[in-house]
Amino acid sequence: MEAGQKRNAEATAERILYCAQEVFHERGFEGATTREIADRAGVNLALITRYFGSKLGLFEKAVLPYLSLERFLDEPVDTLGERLANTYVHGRPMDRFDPFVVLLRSVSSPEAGPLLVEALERQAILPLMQVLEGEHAEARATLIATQLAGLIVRLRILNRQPTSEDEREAMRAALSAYLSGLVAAR
Amino acid sequence: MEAGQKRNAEATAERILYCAQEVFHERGFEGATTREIADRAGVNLALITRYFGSKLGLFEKAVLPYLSLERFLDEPVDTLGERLANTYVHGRPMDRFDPFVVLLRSVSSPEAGPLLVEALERQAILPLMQVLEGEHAEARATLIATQLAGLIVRLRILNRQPTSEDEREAMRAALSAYLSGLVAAR
DNA sequence: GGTATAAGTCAACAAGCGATTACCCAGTTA
DNA sequence: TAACTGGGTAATCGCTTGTTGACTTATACC
Repeated sequence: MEAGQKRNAEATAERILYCAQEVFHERGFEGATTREIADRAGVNLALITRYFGSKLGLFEKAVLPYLSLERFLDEPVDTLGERLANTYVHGRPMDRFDPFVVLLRSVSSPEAGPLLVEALERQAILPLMQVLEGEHAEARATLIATQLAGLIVRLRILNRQPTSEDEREAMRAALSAYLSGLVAAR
Repeated sequence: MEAGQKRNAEATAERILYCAQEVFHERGFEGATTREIADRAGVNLALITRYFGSKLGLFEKAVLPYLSLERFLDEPVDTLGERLANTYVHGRPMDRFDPFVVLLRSVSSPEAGPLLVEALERQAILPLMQVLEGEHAEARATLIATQLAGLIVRLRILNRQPTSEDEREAMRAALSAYLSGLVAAR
């Protein structure tokens, strides 16, 4: 605890959550250590257990609620493909905390994996399916989600960016056409 | 060492490699333990260090050489899209050892990650780019690779299969059209 | 101002990890 | 048969991890 700081359990828990998001983002569930989270939050290690029960409990509060496509699905569906393409190819990466990066970095953990799968399905895939009208909504939603997942792996986790703006724009255009086609198909 | 077994360093190293592939496939680089590999191979723990120097050395021999798309790229390119779609949507999963599953499960490891990125680029992405003639080969290769990566995550790692054969076939058809379009584009 | 209680600290635990060391033994060679 | 050598083993080291329980300190209330 820093000198001059008033004691405030709520603010402390908030700081732990905030830093946990960063560390989980950088290292995934297994790679993250409670010590690093506590250090970064300037907080005693034991407070994590006290406030969140366990590392997994902290993970649930810090990551699971954000696995959603909400911000894409509440605008008109006919521009969905373009918006997704723009965001994931052009858009600034969410450097501090991208819940989908955490997902892909934690998916093989025996503890966190099942929780992630369940949350992803309920908060992202099903809502996406529901806005896709017409036939084979499941297949189309799956292709949209998997194309985006693969792009996140390459652009954000492997950190392999296109070698030129020309290539990047070609990628964005092809992706936008593909996703829009999947969104519009009946 | 099992009774009645002749001593044979080469065969022992081979058995370690074989079991290492399984364990790395199931748990990724960090999740795998040298003890489990040794146990499964029926071999003393110390032999891993002796034969491969370290866990990372074992990983290099067991996984890196197989990160290639060779078997897809040496047949005529005009059927590439269809073959990739068939393999990854319909095809039997490679249950025992799929190097791309290992890749996606190990990519965030500070030790194994960089090796994987380098090997993937050299053995899979670049060769793929080279068979794609015409403009924007890099962008097209990236989209092909990332769509496949995402599908592997969903079908093989999250193990979420389509709910019906109808959906699966729709997925395969849409994917085949997409990939073939990316392969053929000039 | 004294005190109850919430907030925060400290030191340690048990378990699991990769790696190492000193040792044993089977099979070949002399 | 005696010595050598390469293959295999057992025990353990040093370290990191998540978690715990007993302890201290600050703050709000009477």
